[in-house]
Amino acid sequence: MLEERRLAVLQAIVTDYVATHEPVGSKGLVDRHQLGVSPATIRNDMASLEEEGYITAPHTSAGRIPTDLGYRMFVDQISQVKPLSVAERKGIDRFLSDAVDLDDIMSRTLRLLAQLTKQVAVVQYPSLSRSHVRRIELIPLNEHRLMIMLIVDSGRVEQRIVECSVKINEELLADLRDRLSTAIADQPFSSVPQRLDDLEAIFNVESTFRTEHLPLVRAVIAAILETVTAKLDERVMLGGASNLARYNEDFPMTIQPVLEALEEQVVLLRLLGEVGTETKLSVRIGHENEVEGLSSTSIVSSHYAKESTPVASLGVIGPTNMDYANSMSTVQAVAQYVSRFLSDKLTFKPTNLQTYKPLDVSELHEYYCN
Amino acid sequence: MLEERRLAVLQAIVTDYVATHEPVGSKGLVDRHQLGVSPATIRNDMASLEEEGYITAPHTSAGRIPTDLGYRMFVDQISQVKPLSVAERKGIDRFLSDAVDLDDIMSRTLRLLAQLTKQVAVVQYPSLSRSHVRRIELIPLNEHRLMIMLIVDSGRVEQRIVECSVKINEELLADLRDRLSTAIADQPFSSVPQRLDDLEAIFNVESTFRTEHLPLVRAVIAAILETVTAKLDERVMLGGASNLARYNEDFPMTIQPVLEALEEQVVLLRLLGEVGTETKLSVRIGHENEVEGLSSTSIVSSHYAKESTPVASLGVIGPTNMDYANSMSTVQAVAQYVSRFLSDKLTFKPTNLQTYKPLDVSELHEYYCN
DNA sequence: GACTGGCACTCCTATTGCCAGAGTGCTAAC
DNA sequence: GTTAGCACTCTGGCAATAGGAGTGCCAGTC
Repeated sequence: MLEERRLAVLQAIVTDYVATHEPVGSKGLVDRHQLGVSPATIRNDMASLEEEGYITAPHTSAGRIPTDLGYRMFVDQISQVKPLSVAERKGIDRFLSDAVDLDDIMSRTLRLLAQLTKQVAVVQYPSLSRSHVRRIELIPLNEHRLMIMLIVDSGRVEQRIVECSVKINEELLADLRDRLSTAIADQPFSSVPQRLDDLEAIFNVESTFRTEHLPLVRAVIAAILETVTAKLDERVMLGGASNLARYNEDFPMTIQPVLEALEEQVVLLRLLGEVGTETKLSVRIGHENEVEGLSSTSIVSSHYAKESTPVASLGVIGPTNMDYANSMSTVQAVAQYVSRFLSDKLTFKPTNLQTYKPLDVSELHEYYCN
Repeated sequence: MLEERRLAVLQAIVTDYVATHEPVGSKGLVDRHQLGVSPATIRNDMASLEEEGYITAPHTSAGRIPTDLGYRMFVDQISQVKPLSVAERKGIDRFLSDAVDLDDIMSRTLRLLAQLTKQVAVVQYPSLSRSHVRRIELIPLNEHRLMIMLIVDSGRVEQRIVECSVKINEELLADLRDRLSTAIADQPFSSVPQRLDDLEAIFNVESTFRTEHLPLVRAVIAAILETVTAKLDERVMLGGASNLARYNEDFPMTIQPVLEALEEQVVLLRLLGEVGTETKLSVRIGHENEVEGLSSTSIVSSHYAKESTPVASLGVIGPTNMDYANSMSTVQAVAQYVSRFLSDKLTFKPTNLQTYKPLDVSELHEYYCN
């Protein structure tokens, strides 16, 4: 009874504050909400709530505003996210399904999130570490330079340019490509380093390649390894930064540190990455994210998946006094649609392609000579 | 004599205002600069300058600030850009030369510009319309879906997913790929639509492909066409937005429209694109760029080239009272280094690969008939 | 004719003092 | 446990004031 009303008061305070961005007092509360008690009673409740750390008063005679803890309580309470309207879902679906490739869907998702929530949107590309290589191409650029392309089942395409002193030989490349493909295609990324190591060892033992070609072979393997591991090439996109400016009034003069923090890809990745793998929707409020400069912002994020395996995250970032209900349901819905799109339209099934079957060099020769 | 000093006064005003961001008065001017005359004389000069529209007074008894016209005069005066120090050039060179692919160099350039000028940086990817296709790959994803990859000599890689009702046949794809390559590889992008049209016509007349495969062939050609023309797939990157926030004081409360305008890729492209092709370094000041919302910003931009052919632009955007001298020399230097990098390291020379030897259309006929 | 010093004038900015309003905490009563 | 009343506190806005910075103009000088 008592507990219950105090909770209602907290919810009312959060709701009002999010709507008006001004401290809310006892009188206004009973006016706008059907609480069935007088302002004085509310004042008592507010005193308790303040003592417990859920709300705070900016100064003696202003109303109260929620603390991070208050928002947390509020968010936990609405964890059963209200679904979007049919029209909204339809709009999302239509907008996303026009995408023609991974870049396209990522940028569309970004714009969608920013527009629907009126906040800053963040979208992470499907993580390499949870993907499989589907295809390797080695493309000669000129005599001493070639481009490696890794095509990943999530739709990502990683390129990298390699230089080597040895003169590049087209047949050699084709051969090498096929051997690499055989070794790592359709394998999880995590196992790629080991497999490449093994492959190189085999080359050494069996003298697969002529000695003068070895530097080239090694350079290629090293470059792939670097792309796969050292670089840990996670990509993040940021959009809707202009939405931050609207909240000028709330952050007192401090958009800059926020923008700065957001421009640090590493920081963003950490924020998105910190989501536990089990729970899909995550909300971190104010000081809950320890990143300096983002202590007055909240982050609503969610994994998205490809065929039920989570591959990366997306979300929105806004002031702590944002509309959590709306942000949460939007992020969740968008994540669902992105997941569906990835699974339905961007599948790179390991079809039994002849090219992946190991060829011997003689066949290759014919292939490229007619 | 008279003219000369007035010019010196204008330069002094611009310099001081850029440094302090506060209206500058006659007394301060003679204090800080060796003008050799008294404040009263300066006042007369300032009155003339104001009459001619180079400076203006925010209110009766503040100092003067330059108008857009004043900045223009100032900029034209320093058109012989002062070179960067050796250390600076060295730093740029080292930072850029570590790049491993086009994406990498673009993002490094972006960060470099933002850091060196402390402004918002904009970098445009090499334009497709001034490039050549170097290679085409058709990669089957599953039975009814394939990915087209266009590898362009500027280092860009364009992907696109195509669906078709016909079951995808690996041999067919290889054949189609070779025919497409022959037709459009190493040709300027502008000629690609015509060549694809011709190719399709030949296919139709000569029944190169079996009837049931035609939908697939047509879909692929249409998709390439779309990528090349309709989409006009220009890409722009924006960075260093936090630098805008520092100028809070100057833009009275109006960072938002600027941010919004900058998020419109179309707008950015128009701004960068408007640079005449002859002159390398371009400065547009305040109202000179007609984009709504950017009327109190200036844009310093430059082409960058690949093997002496300009392929795209890069630049910085800041408040009209920015440090023009520094921005101009930095933009120019960075553009030079990017050009050099593109020409030296990202060359996709048309190596004499048998499969990709360019043919002209008349030859095509013979070629496909044996 | 170009430059200078002086003076009156204008307008902004910062400071101060004041008042009304909003909101609270406390106490006594229901 | 709830309510009404009351004294108290703090902010935000408004007006009035003083100070300062800078200008324009005029008369005088080289």
